[in-house]
Amino acid sequence: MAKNKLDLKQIEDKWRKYWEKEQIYKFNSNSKKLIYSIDTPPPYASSGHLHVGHALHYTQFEIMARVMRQLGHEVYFTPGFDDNGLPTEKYVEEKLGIKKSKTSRSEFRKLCLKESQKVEKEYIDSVFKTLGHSYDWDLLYTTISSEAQKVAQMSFLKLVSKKDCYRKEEPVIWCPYHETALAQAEVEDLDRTTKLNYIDFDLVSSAKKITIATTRPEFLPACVGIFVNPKDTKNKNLVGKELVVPIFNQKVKVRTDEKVDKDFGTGVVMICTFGDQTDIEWWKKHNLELKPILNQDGTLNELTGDYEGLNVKEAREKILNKLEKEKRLKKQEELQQTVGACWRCNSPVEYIITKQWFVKTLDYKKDLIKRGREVKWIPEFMRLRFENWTENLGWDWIISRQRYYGVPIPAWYCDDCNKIILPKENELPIDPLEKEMHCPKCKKIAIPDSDVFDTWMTSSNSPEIACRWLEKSNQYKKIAPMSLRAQSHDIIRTWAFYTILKSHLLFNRKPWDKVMIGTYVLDEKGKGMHKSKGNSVWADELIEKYGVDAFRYWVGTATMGTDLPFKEKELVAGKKFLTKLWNASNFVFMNLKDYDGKKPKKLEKIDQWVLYTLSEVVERVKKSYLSYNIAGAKREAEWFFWHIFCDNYLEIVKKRIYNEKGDKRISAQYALYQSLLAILKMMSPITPFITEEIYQTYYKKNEKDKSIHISEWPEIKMKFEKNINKIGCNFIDTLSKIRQEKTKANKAMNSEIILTIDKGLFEDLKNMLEDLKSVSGAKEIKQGSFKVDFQEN
RNA sequence: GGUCCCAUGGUCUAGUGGUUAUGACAUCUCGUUUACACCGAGAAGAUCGCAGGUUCGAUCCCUGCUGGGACCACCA
Repeated sequence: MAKNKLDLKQIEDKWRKYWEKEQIYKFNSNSKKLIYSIDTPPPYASSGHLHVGHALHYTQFEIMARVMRQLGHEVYFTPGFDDNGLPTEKYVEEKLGIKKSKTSRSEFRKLCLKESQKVEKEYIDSVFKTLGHSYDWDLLYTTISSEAQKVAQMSFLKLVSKKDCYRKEEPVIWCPYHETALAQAEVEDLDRTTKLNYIDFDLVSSAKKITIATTRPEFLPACVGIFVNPKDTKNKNLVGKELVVPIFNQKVKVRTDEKVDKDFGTGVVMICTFGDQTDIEWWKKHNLELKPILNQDGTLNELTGDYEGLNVKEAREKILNKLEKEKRLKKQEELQQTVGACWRCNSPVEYIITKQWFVKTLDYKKDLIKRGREVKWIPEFMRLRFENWTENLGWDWIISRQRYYGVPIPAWYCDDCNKIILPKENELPIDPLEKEMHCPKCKKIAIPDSDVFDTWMTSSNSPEIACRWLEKSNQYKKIAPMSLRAQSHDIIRTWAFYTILKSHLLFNRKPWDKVMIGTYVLDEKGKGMHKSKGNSVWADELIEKYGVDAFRYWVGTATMGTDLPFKEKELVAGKKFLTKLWNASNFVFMNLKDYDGKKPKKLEKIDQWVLYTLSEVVERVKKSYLSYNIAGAKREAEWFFWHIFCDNYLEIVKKRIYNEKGDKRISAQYALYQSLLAILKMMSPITPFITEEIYQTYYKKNEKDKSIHISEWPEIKMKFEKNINKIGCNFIDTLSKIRQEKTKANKAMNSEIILTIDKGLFEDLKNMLEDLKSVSGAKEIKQGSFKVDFQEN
């Protein structure tokens, strides 16, 4: 028999093109089917290698899109790119060697747009299409598109009019490297060792010195308050007295606050504007003076005298030197410290007072938790992450960023009248820098806002952008709330949180029915993959080596919300599966050449049994898929394919199909045809290429669908005899016992035997004795206690 | 400090209030040429993390502990 070699590359290429040409995955808005819509995470397009983690994550919910399509839904599945915000800016600055501060905003934005479009095009081909993702490409969106900008600006106007969005001068978290405000969610912990410095302050009224411990001596010029714990007997006498700040000589009164830890340092703490979050809290609570000493780039300002222009680190050193000379630096201790850092550049954040826009969150904590409970979380425990975060929020959401590439904040300000001027809804999207606006009251030219929105301001409306809220409002109404949000757990506090917030404030409902938290990939040792650690694994290399379907097979082993250590072995297993499926299919169709798809008049018992088992498996697989248990579905389907279908059933019917004619042959052909088709369909969401190849090559002529991926979920429509399962299992058990005997006797599986079986069993297997003989090599079957006799030759 | 997740043969993993506790990889033995050596059959290998409790009965439910991971808070 001529070998039909499996050529994965050629298969992948062929069907990728076919799907696109035939628009297999196109969304039909006129369809009568139930819509299943997926709110997909728009990636930052970046060229270069594709990380396995990302490839897995994106493929995981893509499998669900295929499952839902097969289960009879009209699937609304949009690709998108998040090309708005800091990463793009940085990419452009680095790639083109320019500085945003030396380029005009509109010029810079044009460059960003051009660069991101280029990268996105590459990304679509090299990632999405390579992985066989079944998006409707006509639905592609980008977060910097004018439609997305319009959505973000519209949401802003609506929130402002509801008073859920306000502008205020506030101390905000600040990244001195990016020179922008940051949201609480953009801050990550940074562990480091620092020095705790014990510094002597003079008392105004006496010659006594008071020692205060601080990690940030550079903030001495900003010292506006000194606190002790009211229960601290040792420092009690200080309360109400005034201290002189070394070097800078301002006089500061000592007050009390319960939150002072009397055992830390000397039990005396200085408050500066602003060294950390406690400073802000106490500054507000005790109504202290404001002495901001930091510029936006993290250098010290004119209030620091000699230290003006130095950065924080330089100033710290210089001030410590001076204190040392003045003999005020009593001692220094090593201190393990965790500080907030910008999640993008890892610079420790500072706190600066500026005018910013905020969206209210603190007032809505309870409502948001309620909304979160209307959504089904997969897995369920991920909801707690959301609730935990929501309960612990300490700030309203700051949405303005001092960057260039992003959605402009559509507002102008009149300083004289202290008025905020907003555009009309029909003027959106708008860049206030490009439109002259006059104050409606004093007619003076208003100052345009030069800030942009936090990227989450746009992303939090991904359902609105994906479903075309403003462009196709009928379609939007039909789809929203969406069926599923797919994302990873690290952005529950941002993407999931802000989306629920926006949906609550704008539409007073949940944004989607379900949130599916995908799998997070670790390296073989169970540690997170990081570029800096050098333990990253690249999906493109694996695909080159094993093929896309084998890669997706590995994706199919992942459990939602659980970490998955990467195991190359799984890809080997995947490739083995593909080969096995390929070979089994070739065998089946070799023997189906004269078969026309008809049902036989009578089904042989063992054929009935295999179909019965299949019908059970099909139901279980469907159930697993519907509960987002892809790994479970795969396991079931594979178990049937490998162990029931290949190892047993094919062996059993082999000889019958070689030698018999008429109904006995047709019966086997029917069972083979149906079983394999169901196997292909069950596996098609996970391994779409090979299943399509086999479907197109063999089934297409009898089946109506032009792709297996838009065919219906398999259904075994027939009545089974009551005890068919019992009889079938008896058959398999007996076969297994015979094989055991053969192995014990070191005989070949096809060696001939005389078989003796129990009378009862003999009765049960009455109608299957021919099949039993052919598979076991029995020349004769006798009744009696179980025995296998080998024929001497 | 708070919350959550995980713990099953050498490795990974399924699963259940009563099972000879699933499967894969690895190991060992045997076999095979009319689908497949990217194969088949079989064997060995697990006190189901530790200690209590509930129960007639617990790997499974509860409590505590240990170890691993995550999220958050504090951090002068």
